Amino acid sequence: MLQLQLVREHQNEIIDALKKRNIEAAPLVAKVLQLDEERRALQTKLDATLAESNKLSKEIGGLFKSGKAQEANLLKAKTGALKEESKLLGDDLNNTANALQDILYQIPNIPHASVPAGSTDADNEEIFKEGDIPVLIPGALPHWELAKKYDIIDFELGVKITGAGFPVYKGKGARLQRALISYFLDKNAAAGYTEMQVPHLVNEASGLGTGQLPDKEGQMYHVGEDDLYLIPTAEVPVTNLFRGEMVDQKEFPICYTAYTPCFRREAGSYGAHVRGLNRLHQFDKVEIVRVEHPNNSYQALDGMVDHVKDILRELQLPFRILRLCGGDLGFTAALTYDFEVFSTAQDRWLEISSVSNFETYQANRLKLRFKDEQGKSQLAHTLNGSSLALPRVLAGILENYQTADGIEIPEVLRPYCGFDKID
RNA sequence: GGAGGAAUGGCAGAGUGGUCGAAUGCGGCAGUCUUGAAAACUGUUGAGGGUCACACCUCCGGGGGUUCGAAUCCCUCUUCCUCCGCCA
Repeated sequence: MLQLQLVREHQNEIIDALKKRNIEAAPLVAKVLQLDEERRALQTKLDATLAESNKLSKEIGGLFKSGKAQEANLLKAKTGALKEESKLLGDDLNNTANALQDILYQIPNIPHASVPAGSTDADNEEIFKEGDIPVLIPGALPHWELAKKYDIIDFELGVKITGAGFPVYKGKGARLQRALISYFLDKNAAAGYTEMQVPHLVNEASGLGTGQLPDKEGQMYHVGEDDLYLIPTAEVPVTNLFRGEMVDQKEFPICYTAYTPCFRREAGSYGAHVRGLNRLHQFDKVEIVRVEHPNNSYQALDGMVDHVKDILRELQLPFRILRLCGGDLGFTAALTYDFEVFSTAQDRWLEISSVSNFETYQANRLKLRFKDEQGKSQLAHTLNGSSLALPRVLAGILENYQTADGIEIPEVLRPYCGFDKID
């Protein structure tokens, strides 16, 4: 959520910047300013009424003490009217404040200056590319065929147990997946991220804190009976650890990592691009989350990008980094870098990580603050990134490492797997 | 599941109807002392709204109520703690 003060002071810059998202924000911003003005007018009125009533109450107290009960009772009659008035004003104020918040919830984060204009993923800007695209054996297979051939992932079995998008990993497939999780967590820990285990269901306040709610309810599985949501990413529980917190700026940088399964309803997806592991309702992911001083957050973002790069280098997967254009940028992010691995057998790039700086957008909802040098409380910056999402990394490994007599395991994963080939 | 107790500022912890936005301690900040640091001492220090700045208003877990007046009394919800029972 944007800070109200920012909207008040920089409305034109905001409207301009949001054009990069292809959003005509002028009506929303105008509405915000109008409601804000109404709110302040009501607040002033209410404050005056309450001040008057407070003053009378004090007088009454004094009169009772000095035994002038009659005079006191006269004043009492006055306060009744004030009370009624303040009740009405309070209701109006609440309604206006709620309406204002509803509008603010509809305005996405302001894109960073470096975000390119554009409307679809075709407009994303490739800023880095590394790794050789392997030449595959004749008759190379996509991962869903390989999964069947080596009996390591069973999609039909998942359909029986749950439904489409819930695969069952078997034998070496399961082991490879667990190896990846351990490897990612170890890499993150070595880079200074503290490992956390967090709940996989969150309450409504957490969903609001990181921006999944309101509006994107449909993306999350909801457990109606207990009013809880299955997490779509560890970002939600991990970032919400800081909801309502006042952190000491000496604690910066705050770096956490967590492995969780992720649950996404992904309504409306279909077609060849969602085959196999490409798009699932349940998948595993190791996430990194940082809370930073505003002065350092972009440096931190670069550090996170370098960290993910490092992992992909070790896995020896060809990858590229995209700077997302305004149209493809997530609602709450100011700047996002997507990592994509080239899947040779599918002949396409697969998104395997997304690293973002949210600046104060999440922190404003979370009320995540720190005390600056002057002792004033300030909103912190939050960042997160996948490090990494499992299924497409798995797909990339299976497809790029296939040979005539089996799938090689990347060197770095062998100690974790306990085997060096799937055959 | 049963029976009790509790929720106050960054933290700990007083406060049972007006003089309480709230004692005290710790922490933070500024200063004195010191070559520097620590210790000690002095001052300062809750959050949000509002204002050019003041004034002023709101906030003592959430919501509602009683009262001229609520951190304080009542109802309700949530959470935590203790004891008992059950249990991976």
